[in-house]
Amino acid sequence: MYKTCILKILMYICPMYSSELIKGTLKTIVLNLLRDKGRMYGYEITAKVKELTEGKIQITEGALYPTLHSLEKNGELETEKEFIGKRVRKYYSLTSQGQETASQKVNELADFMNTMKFLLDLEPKLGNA
Amino acid sequence: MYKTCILKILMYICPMYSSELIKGTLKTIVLNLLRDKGRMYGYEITAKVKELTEGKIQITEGALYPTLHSLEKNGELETEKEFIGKRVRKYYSLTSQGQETASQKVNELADFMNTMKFLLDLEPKLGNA
DNA sequence: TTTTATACATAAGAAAGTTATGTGTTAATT
DNA sequence: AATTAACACATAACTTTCTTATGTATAAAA
Repeated sequence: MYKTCILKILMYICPMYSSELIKGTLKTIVLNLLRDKGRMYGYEITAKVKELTEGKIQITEGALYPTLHSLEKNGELETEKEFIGKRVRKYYSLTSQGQETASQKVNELADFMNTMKFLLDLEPKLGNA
Repeated sequence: MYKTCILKILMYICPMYSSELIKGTLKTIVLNLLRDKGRMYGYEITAKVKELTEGKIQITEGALYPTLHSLEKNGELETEKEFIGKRVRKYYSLTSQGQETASQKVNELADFMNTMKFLLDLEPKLGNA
């Protein structure tokens, strides 16, 4: 199979961010999307993120599903199953706790990105006066 | 000892970013600082980052030193030892390869942050037209 | 009919941190 | 004078969080 080779070519044409960068932002991305869309199922989340970022951020299923499960276990998300024909879909939505966490996480990330921009000299000044 | 308690109070007064966020940006921070300052030693790097970010980003030594060693091993950094009295300092500076890597990493992070801002609806539009 | 897309799940391994510990010097405090 | 804090390095055990690989199964397309 030429899968490996094809993937390399694709990566050259359509570069993705190195995975370290995505680490730590996954929960925030998921919570924010769910806040925006109301309810989504796992596969839909991966597709939406890929679409919105033009393929630059691709959430793998091995990363997404454990994250969803842990968020649910932690009381941030609740689920309902739906059958499309014989195929199961698991829809996730935010609990009220999840709403709060989503806001917190997004604010923290926004703040962090401002700090990073300042630290990396990407902005002339830290507009703080 | 009241260390734990004091730390909690400090965290409340002066909040730090959750560690997941810092993960993946450490190399970029270090490379960019060294590009800016020419040469620095480890302890100085932690102090400078803390100062520039008003305590919001605090690089631990357990994270920094392994990172410096791996960057050196990888040919991005070179070192010279200096003695201040009887105390050793290890100064790090970028190799020419390190210069290139620094630029790449900073560009990638800047790009990533733009994408994230768009994804999290923090900007009205992705100015792309 | 075989591949691709949809849709879930989990397990082994790697990466990159945290936390804890260790060594030793120098300055400040009590 | 003695102890604590700051300086300055290093490493090792552990945790978290992802990647990669694998597994199951349905539906649509080639």
